[in-house]
Amino acid sequence: MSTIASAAGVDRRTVYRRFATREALLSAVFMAKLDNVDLVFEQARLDEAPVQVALHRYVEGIVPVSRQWPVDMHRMMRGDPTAYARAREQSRRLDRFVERAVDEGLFRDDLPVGWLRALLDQVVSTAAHQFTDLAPPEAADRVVESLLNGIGSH
Amino acid sequence: MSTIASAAGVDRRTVYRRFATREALLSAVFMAKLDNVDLVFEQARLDEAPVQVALHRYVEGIVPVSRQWPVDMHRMMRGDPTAYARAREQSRRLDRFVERAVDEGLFRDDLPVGWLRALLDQVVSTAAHQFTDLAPPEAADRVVESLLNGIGSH
DNA sequence: TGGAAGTGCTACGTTGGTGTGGCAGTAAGG
DNA sequence: CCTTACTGCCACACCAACGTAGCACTTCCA
Repeated sequence: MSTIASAAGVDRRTVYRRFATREALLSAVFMAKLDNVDLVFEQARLDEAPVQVALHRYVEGIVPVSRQWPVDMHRMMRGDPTAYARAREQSRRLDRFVERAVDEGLFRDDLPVGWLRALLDQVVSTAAHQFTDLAPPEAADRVVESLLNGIGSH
Repeated sequence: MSTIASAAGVDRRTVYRRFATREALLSAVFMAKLDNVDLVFEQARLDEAPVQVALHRYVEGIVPVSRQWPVDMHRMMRGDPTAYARAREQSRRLDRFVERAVDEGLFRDDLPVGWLRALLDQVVSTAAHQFTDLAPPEAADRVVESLLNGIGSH
């Protein structure tokens, strides 16, 4: 709480005036991230846009959200069951999108959907956190292209 | 230290007899992992085997090591500079392998080496930790094939 | 049988983080 | 000018975890 207050440039007392407990503050952060993820889903039109377009828009939208809210999902799981349930629902929504991408021929159908989904998450996370100089549109270009085509020399 | 002792089935006092401090215990874990990573590098003959073969052997070897020593690199960086320096040297060695893979035409040469390397790490981590029912040889098959060919429908 | 080595149990001191209360100071508005 | 709202500062209580000391007990070996 000291570190958070310092980073925010205020006194610990002020933080405690806004958030009764440390858990309450964490919950607020979790919810803020979840709200922003929902926005990205809507903007990407995950359920109805053509999958190639939706994929790119999703990645372009989620990279800045990930950067701004680098939340530890394990911590959310332990500390805030409500937020975690919501996160799991968002995850299922993304799974359905991946399934749609397979059905529509964008993703391969010879690998488990769980694997496709996990790779999507990991490549996005890599672009978001390890290549912070990539602007979201460039990051999306690279993520989508690498994911679809691989890094092998063809 | 209580949790570690319980998990090991011994008293905290016993753990303190073996390791003077919690930091010392963590260092021992870090070193054990690094030792095992070195072994994998040797077994994979990273620097001299044909890159396709070395890649597969590397992934097959590193998956179980990753599973057995799920060490947080940020924590190692903060807590044990010696181990961290050694980890960075191992990382550079892997970078050189990726460069060799590009030179020998296995990996694409139109993406930064850092990106190729980051994807390798992430896909390996995914297989190791999120698909724990995959045996190392199967995990290696899937990791290498997905990395090289991507998940797009061709 | 006694000594050495090791373990488990318990109580304790220290440290750092969470959370709280109260007061002085500042700014804004009526 | 007074009131309200807010902030920063400081001291404090509590608690969890780290690390320690000492003792009883067990096992093994000479």
